[in-house]
Amino acid sequence: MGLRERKKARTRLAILDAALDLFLEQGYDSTTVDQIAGSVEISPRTFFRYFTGKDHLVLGFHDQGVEIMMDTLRGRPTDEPPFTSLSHALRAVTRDMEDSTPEDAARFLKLRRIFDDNPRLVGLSVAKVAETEHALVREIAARRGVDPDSDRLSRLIVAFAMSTMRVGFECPLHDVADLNEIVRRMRETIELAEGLMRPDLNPADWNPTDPNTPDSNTPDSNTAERDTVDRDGSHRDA
Amino acid sequence: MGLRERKKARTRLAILDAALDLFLEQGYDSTTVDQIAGSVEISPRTFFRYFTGKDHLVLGFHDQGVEIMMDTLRGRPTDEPPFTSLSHALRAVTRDMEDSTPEDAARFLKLRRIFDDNPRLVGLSVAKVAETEHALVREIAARRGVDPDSDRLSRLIVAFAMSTMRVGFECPLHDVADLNEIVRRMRETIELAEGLMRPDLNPADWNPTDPNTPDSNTPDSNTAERDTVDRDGSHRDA
DNA sequence: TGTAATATGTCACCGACTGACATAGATTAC
DNA sequence: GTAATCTATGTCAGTCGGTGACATATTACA
Repeated sequence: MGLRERKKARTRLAILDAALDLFLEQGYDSTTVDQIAGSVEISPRTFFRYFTGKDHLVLGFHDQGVEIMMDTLRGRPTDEPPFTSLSHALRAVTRDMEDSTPEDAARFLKLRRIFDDNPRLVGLSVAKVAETEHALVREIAARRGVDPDSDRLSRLIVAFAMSTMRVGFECPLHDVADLNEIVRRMRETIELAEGLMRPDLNPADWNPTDPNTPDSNTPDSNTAERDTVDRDGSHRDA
Repeated sequence: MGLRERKKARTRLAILDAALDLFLEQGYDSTTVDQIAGSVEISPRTFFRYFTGKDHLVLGFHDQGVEIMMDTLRGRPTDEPPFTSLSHALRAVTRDMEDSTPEDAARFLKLRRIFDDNPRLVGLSVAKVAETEHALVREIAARRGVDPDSDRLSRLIVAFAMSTMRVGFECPLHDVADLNEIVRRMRETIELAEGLMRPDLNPADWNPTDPNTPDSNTPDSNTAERDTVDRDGSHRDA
């Protein structure tokens, strides 16, 4: 990696850290791009060459998450119920959080506190999620052998999974400075979501136009499999 | 209603209609507030006294929807499973759409086409949903007798319900100019979502810390009840 | 060292949005 | 009907986020 690349990476992080600190000190809305640029001795114009906008500073983490989910998804067996695959993908994200460097962990905690102070950011966050969701829908639809554009079941399942992640993230904490607690909460939320879904239902062979079909599903050994899945939080599958 | 009120209502609708038409003609982003204001002979400053911003024009419908959902929710029996209550609330919104005046129906169809052309608006829409969601969470949590802030199950269920609505709204149509088809799609999506959830599970008596509890639930007569619920789309309960 | 690639800064600009103030119109009291 | 009041609107100036264009400084490579 050349000098150029390294310097770029360094200033990028400098901007990010300066911004997060400013957001914590004086709030997201009250902090201007000029301030951020000024505090890292950078022209405001340059700021926009590193980040597409102020939101990018605070929403950038999400791209990484989706990437991890996509990788995990591709590694899961095709005959697995879609929501189970997505649960694994979500857990992979939490594992990545655990394995992050101390610097990234600190950034994440700051981010979390910033989100707490600015509910509007949660909205922005889900907006970004909704726009990125399509990649996941395509993947899920492909596994189920259906058309990603017209199939609503795939969209629903993905939307549920992403909602789960959001609820897990924004849920109130006792100690906001503990990354492990955040991770634990997220995993609990994922389990909660799994508990809400029909465990015996593989939507691949469910025909919504005929309401009787799902009832014929047998609550077979899937339950046992789900239990083992629930407990292997430390297992890597990506 | 005095002359003042009437005039205000009239200009408000004039602004809205002019804006929707402009959005359709030249796109949402390419349309400026000055243009909208100009086309209704209004000062740009006045525009912002009627609408909080450009998004308000396109996201305003949502407030009405949440209001209907809240009213419906309050009319549902307390012992009903939360997602069932929310399904009814969602259906109430679709019924309201059906019963809307021809003018409102036309506006809604325009809106739908605008959303199709500008995927970013879908993001903005869910952002607004996420910010409004809290009222619904509080209602659901109150019915379940739990703390709205700490209880994740209530949040999850509400998030799922709102996701359902979004998926139903944005799903591709054969005829974008037919409000009935949109309504039909939404109801199908609601049914789909209901099929994804455990029908026999009332989360009120499910303890997530003990994974064995939900398995002990019996798939009893609830299933039958759900079927009748699925078909009374034309029944008013608000 | 010289040259091409690229990162940065400067400047001018647009569009969304807001506060302050003046004015024109509608409402009410008398 | 007129005066006094309330409020809706317009004007103006200004802030902030964001972008294109162009010049310049820095790095990479031969």
